[in-house]
Amino acid sequence: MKKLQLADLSKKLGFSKTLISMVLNGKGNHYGISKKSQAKVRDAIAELNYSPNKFAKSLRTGKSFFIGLIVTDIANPFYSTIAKSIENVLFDNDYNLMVCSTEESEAREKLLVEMMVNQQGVDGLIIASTFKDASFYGQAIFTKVPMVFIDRVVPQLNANYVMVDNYGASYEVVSHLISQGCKSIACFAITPLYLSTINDRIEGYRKALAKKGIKNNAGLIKAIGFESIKDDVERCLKELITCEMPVDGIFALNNHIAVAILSALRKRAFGKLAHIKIACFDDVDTFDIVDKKIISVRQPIEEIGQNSSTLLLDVILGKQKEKSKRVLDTKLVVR
Amino acid sequence: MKKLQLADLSKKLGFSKTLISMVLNGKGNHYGISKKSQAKVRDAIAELNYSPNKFAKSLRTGKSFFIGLIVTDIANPFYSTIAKSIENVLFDNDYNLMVCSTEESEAREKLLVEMMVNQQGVDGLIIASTFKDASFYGQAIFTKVPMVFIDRVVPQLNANYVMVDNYGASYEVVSHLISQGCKSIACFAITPLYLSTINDRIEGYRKALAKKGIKNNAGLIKAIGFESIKDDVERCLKELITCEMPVDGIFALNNHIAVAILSALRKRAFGKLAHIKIACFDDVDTFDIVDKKIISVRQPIEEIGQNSSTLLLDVILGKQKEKSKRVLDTKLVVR
DNA sequence: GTGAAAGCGCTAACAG
DNA sequence: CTGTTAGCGCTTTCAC
Repeated sequence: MKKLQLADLSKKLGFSKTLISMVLNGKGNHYGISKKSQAKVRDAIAELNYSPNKFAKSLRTGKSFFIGLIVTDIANPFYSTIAKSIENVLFDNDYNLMVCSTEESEAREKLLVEMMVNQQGVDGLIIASTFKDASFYGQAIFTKVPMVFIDRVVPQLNANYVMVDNYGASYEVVSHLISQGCKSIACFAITPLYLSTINDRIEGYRKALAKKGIKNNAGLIKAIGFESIKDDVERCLKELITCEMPVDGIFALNNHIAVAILSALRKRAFGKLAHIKIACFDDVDTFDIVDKKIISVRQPIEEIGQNSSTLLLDVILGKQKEKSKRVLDTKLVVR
Repeated sequence: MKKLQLADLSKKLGFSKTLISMVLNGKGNHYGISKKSQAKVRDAIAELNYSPNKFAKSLRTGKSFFIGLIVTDIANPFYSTIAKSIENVLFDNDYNLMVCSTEESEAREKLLVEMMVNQQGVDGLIIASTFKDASFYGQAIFTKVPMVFIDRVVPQLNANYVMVDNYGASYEVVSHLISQGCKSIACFAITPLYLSTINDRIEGYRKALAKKGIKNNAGLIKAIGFESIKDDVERCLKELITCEMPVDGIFALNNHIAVAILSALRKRAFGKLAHIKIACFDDVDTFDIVDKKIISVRQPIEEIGQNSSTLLLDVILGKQKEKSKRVLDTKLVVR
């Protein structure tokens, strides 16, 4: 069974390919094709279940109806949930989604972006970038295809952004810890530390401490490796135990770190830390079923997906000309 | 900056488009093109950073180098982890991934498959199908494009499969519950109940009870709605409390259900069930940080992704002619 | 060893 | 209102 194509339809219906193509693309009225002819064409298409060859169409129009999504790790629930809500928006608009993970590597991100733009010809790109500066996105590639950056800011890059106020939310949650009586709060940050999200969260943490006159002990900020979360968390917890100043609170800069802390605290070795208070940037279901009362910052994940994809489509359709920066609200979750 | 194309290269190098195309596609030796010319072409390509237009190429060859992945819900960690491992395999083989979620709807699955095959022209498809029979996949569409089914069997459909032994693993984990002293075990199944995975898990549960001579009380098998897990779990737990026969174990047929149970058990209303034993099909990190010692079945998620994608590529490349059914090993996790 | 030329199936000027 | 026609950029047969 060979695939039906325009020429076949043309023969069968006695209309030219042009006419059929016009109707197909919803331009029937625009070109003033009679209602009768339009109906005839539409019926035939429905009956014969015809669908145009996408390659030919893309070759001709230069549009692929594909959107690329590039994130650190699609297996991370934060990103996969964003992916899902993007997918839903795109589906309704007849676009498709192509997803790739960078594993927090600038080199791989570069490869992926170039692949998607130069080879796959995506019509637009949504990116949670790992880049520490604008060296790459400042180049020609940036102008070839509409892009929306999510979650993280690429320093110096004037672009479309959809994100949350990492600084403000951190300030709020750490202030809450302090109001709960914490006098000495550690901060467990995920690497790479240069990410705007991490930077801002650390700044919020610092500011909250300073505001309350708590001496900002730089030694309490710990770097947790992206690839070695569990080990690093345990090592840092040990350091906290042996350090002179007793710590009574920890601010985990993402969900993986908080989970690793909870896991470690179950070991006898960390008994001393049993009553420590824990706050976390990101909120996950797990926090609802553990005894520890985690204080968390909930990001509007669905909205990030929706906003970024509708914004991108607007840019593609030319509805949105200037660069847009949307900052969405977070929610403090106290248990 | 217009995109570089074959004709430009041809002019610059003084070679015909034919020759360049041949070298590009690794057929230089096959066509007996001199080493010198080949080197020249390759150097130019690298230097000018040329990459062929994918639409034109696909139009000409009929291949898209896209693989479609269709799952119930890409936000479910089980599927997103599979997606990631598939993505890695495909990346190494210069294929790309297109992901869609069906939301457990047969209609949407049909739509997605047809869209991917007829409109997007994917070269292959990996599917965790929601279909309860072979009515759809038995049709013409099935022969158009290579497909590999994962996780679930489509009844009556002779196809490529990569999955685990749901029956055996359930039998094992329920037997373990019994050996731990459970005398009356409930089973919380996720809908739709007709899914092969669910069916097989229930069968394994039944068989384990029967083998140990435990009377199989059909009333202990509860259906939990895919869309209303939390509510349904609470309702069913209440039923268990008020039922005459005291229940001392629950077998949750997926991770979401187990988490919902853990969540409910934290409420005072369910105090009576505090010492109930819980087993779960699927293993998640959360189980490591809750007090309850969950017994679980761990599926080889990465392997499912790897096996399905390599199998699919083999089918596409013609290396694998007969239908293949791979059953991977699960692991009983006792805490 | 290399090149000319014929399409792949579609869209959109342009012409009537 | 409808049809003719010229490509989009690539691959591949065939000819030299």
